[in-house]
Amino acid sequence: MDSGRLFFDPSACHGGNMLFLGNADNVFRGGATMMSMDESSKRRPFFSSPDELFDEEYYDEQLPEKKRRLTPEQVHLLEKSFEAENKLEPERKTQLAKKLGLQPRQVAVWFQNRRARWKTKQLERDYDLLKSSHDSLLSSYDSLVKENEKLKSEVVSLTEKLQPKEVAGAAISAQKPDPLPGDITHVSALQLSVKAEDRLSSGSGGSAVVDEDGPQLVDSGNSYFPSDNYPGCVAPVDGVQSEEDDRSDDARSYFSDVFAAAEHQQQQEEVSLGWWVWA
DNA sequence: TTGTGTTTTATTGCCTCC
DNA sequence: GGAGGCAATAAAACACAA
Repeated sequence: MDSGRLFFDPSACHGGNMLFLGNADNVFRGGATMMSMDESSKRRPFFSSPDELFDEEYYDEQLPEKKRRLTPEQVHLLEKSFEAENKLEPERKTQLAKKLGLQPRQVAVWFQNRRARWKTKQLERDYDLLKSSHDSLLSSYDSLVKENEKLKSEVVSLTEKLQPKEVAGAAISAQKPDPLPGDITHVSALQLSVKAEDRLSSGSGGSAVVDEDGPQLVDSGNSYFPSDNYPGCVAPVDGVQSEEDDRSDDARSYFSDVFAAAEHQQQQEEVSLGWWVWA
């Protein structure tokens, strides 16, 4: 940027209470008026009374000046106006400028800067919101992983306990006629454990996202661990969903689904598409 | 008092819209 | 092509600690 810019035009300042800026850009893209050290020592106090601000004699004596801050009254009115509408139509700009004793250009500049400040704050708020959402999702994800590990080891130990019974049962069945097809008692413990483990370690187990490979198993509610036999042990899908329900936050719920799905289906386009659509 | 960080006011250049 | 908006930036004004 140009370091020798014009900040103040003494010859044109008497009309208002602020440094002259003109109504068009080209007005202050002209020459340069530099302020000496002596001149800067004549600086008026930051907050002057409105009477003082509009006193032409004051400016006759105090000139020339550089940049000057708006008074609290002026800022208050501008803030109120900004709250009502953060964009400035030409008519409103003129009215405000008249009311405040400012150049229309100054009002426009103030609104522009105010919009920039608002945008910055908004970005900060959005960032905080996303960060807290991310942190909470991360912690719930961690607890789900731990829960998963716990259930896996439970399955392993139960499988080990079932193995001897299976061997004995196989010896008995060898002396009996073939069972009816579909008889659940003849599903081997090994098959059960394998299925249960697949279920626990598969992505669909912890996700509400529809899994085309096994939606019937996941969403049917027919858990391999009947709640009668395992009080407190809820099917993975139900467990996840009830946890999300407690939070009653759509964004979090969505993220949980995406995280769970993404863990096991990172290659699938649907997941990433869903993510970007949301983003 | 002075150095340093933050906020406010203003400028510049580019872009979009009518 | 002019008006207005925005991002980037400069520089003054201000706050504050050492």
